Amino acid sequence: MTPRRGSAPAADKRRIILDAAIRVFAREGFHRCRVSDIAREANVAYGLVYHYFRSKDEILDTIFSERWALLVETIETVDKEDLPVREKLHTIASFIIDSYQHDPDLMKVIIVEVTRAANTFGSHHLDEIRRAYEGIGAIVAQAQEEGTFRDDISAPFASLCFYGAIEQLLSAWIFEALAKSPDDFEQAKEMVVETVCGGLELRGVSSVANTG
Amino acid sequence: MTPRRGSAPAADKRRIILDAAIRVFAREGFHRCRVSDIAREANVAYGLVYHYFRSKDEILDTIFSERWALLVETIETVDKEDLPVREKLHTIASFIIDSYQHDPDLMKVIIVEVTRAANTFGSHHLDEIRRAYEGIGAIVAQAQEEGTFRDDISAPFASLCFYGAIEQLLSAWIFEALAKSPDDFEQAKEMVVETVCGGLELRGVSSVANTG
Amino acid sequence: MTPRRGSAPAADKRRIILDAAIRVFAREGFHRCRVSDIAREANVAYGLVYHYFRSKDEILDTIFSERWALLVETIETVDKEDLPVREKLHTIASFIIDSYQHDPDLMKVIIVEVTRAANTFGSHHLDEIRRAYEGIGAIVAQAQEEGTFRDDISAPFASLCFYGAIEQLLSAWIFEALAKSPDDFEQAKEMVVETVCGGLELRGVSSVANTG
Amino acid sequence: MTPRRGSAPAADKRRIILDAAIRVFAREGFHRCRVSDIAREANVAYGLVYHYFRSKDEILDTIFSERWALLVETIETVDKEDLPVREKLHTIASFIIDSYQHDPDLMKVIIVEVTRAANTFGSHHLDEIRRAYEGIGAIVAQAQEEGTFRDDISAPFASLCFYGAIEQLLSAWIFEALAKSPDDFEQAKEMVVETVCGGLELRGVSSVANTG
DNA sequence: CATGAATGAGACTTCATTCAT
DNA sequence: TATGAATGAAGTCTCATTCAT
Repeated sequence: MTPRRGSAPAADKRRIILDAAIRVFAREGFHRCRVSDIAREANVAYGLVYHYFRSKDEILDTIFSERWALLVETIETVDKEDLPVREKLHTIASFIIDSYQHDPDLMKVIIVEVTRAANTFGSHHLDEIRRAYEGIGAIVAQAQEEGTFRDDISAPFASLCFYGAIEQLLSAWIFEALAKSPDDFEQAKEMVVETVCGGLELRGVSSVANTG
Repeated sequence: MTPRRGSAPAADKRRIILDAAIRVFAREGFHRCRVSDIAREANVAYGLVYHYFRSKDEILDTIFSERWALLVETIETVDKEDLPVREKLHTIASFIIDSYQHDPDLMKVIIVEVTRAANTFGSHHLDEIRRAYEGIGAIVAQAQEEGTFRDDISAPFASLCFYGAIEQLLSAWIFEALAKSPDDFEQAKEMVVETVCGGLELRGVSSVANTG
Repeated sequence: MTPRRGSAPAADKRRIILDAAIRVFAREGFHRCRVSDIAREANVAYGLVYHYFRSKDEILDTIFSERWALLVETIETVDKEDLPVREKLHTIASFIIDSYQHDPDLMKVIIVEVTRAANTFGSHHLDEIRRAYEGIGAIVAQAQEEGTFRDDISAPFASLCFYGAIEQLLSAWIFEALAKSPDDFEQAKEMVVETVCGGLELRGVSSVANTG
Repeated sequence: MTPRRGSAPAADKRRIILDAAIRVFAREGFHRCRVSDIAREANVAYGLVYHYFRSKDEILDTIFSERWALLVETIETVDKEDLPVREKLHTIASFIIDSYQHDPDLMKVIIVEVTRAANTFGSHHLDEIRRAYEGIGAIVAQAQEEGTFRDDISAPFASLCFYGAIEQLLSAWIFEALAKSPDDFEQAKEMVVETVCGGLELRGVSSVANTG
């Protein structure tokens, strides 16, 4: 269940290069690093990178698409299941936050270099990114139909808020580069769901419960 | 009250260059554009850019800091006022969204090239960015003390969610490059506040009310 | 008698610029410094430099020619006088070394940026430089005719050695940037003349005398 | 024994670039020439220059250090040998003058762009330059101890005169760009040694002798 | 005389990509 | 597959010089 970037059999040079690229992109940023940095990090010859990938761009594209597909899959799977909406959203938040926990470099690259890079890679992957939003939106819409969620806030908008909150959270972790305990991650999942679903204001009868 | 980037007297070349840079950065992205693009857009000689700015980086730094200071000021001012928390948050959301409405290029640059660029400019402006978060956090914390907001969701976290939701919203607008009506912007403000404060779940008595 | 660069009446901006240029060229080198450095050092407006000089090159040309003319004059004057050859050479060595003592910056610029810059300014002033060599050569030639100097070492060659020894000495001072006492300068004059005239080898009857 | 810059096997591009740089630096001067001039002269692509050298500066540094090390080695070797001081100095003069004879471009670059460039490269190589002076100084000092040389002229000073005379000689050749016959070079060696050791003044008994 | 903003050619350096082995 | 030398386009920054006031 834990999302994890596949660790390759020692001889799969393509995988080795990809993993090295993740580390290098995370450490130095896509624009700052050179292809030779990737080769060195991967301990392969310079030219081999171009044997497996047409260009530097293609490496990042591959890294993103590989992982993002899993997120979309998770969202679409959860959408079909018969679960309370809070649990569905919790599963999605879990997937993203667990991904960060298990491979922060990968998530850093995905968020910083693609998802948030409207001028460059973001626009190349717009359709993929949109699919994730739409999946979340569908979950919200269904909850609205079922009468669980209010319908005066549009589903696409709610989807943006939900995903935006998570991404901002990860973003803060990335920026600050703080080490976090497993508990921090669990709490974060709860809190995102709780904030967006339950809201920050007090209610007459609190539905806030066992979020430990 | 409407936030607007100062339109310069015709002879202030520094301002002209800055405004041209905003357009160029927004259109082509900081990394893709060349300094000569800025000079051409500003109708000035190449060298003049370097007469006023030490480097291409400094131009972006200036653009960001100039505008971000206004946001921080707005947040800190609103923090001191005696208003319901919803109205405070609404003012902040308004400031950001109005900024986008009046000068989408400027906000695009700020968000895409700085705020979300953890590897490059984001980290240079971490302190400034943090000040905004902390200001919002202070507003939330006060509401918690007053008993208006629940206190099982930490103020810093709530701050991230709130700001993250807005930024994601703008981000979507930026990505999709959709024209929006004035009404869309007003609705967006309400919805952000409503989502984060009121939550998506239905309540016995809806508190959606006087946010105009 | 002491050679000294004329200190100008406060209002002679041209002189002020020239003196500032000497300091800047000495400190940073001709190629490394900018015209604006000269203007700042002189406390005058940027453009004024170009009011008095056609180009940066012309400033250095002026500095050099002004001073070098004095050296040539000294050499040619001394050549005509009726003095022992050692005293003539001593006067020349004195002129150069005193020049350095009184205005090291000026001599540094002349030597480093012109006299030794075969690829750039040196070649522009070849005739002036040659005139100095020839003057010294004439003094040597006369001593050869008079039977004071041996004639198996050609006068032009001897001239090179003599001037080369002095320049190398100044060069060492310039490179090492050591502070020297007045005595050091006096000794240096004696030693140059002594080495070139008397030679390093011991003679049956030493003619070396009171060189303290 | 003749000092000669190594002519490379056709495929050693690094050597080819270095040799091309020597020609270009000699012809146009370090500051005037562009890196592209070097590349063109070497018949290699622009970028290859930077494949082998970090910067234009590093090329000159390499050229200098490579050659200067040989001079220092020669001086230090000769210092240890059991020879009359005149022969030692003759060997050193020979090395330098032969170097010029066999590769005038190389020596021009070394002298004009490094050894005499107190403001730029000279200061980067001060230690190397000093080692040469000190080596010569040691030879002089030993002759003083042995009673061959007078000791009222300090060894370091004598060293400066000796090296200065040679450099000035080469400098004149460089400036005037005259073609010289092999005999001229041989004579020059004798004369430098003779001037500095024997002096210009006539002696009762000439010691000019077996320096052939 | 004096000012300093404006100009724009030019140079270094970087680095993605190709290619011969 | 694997290597790393070779290529060359592109971009930033510098700075001497000009010019309008």
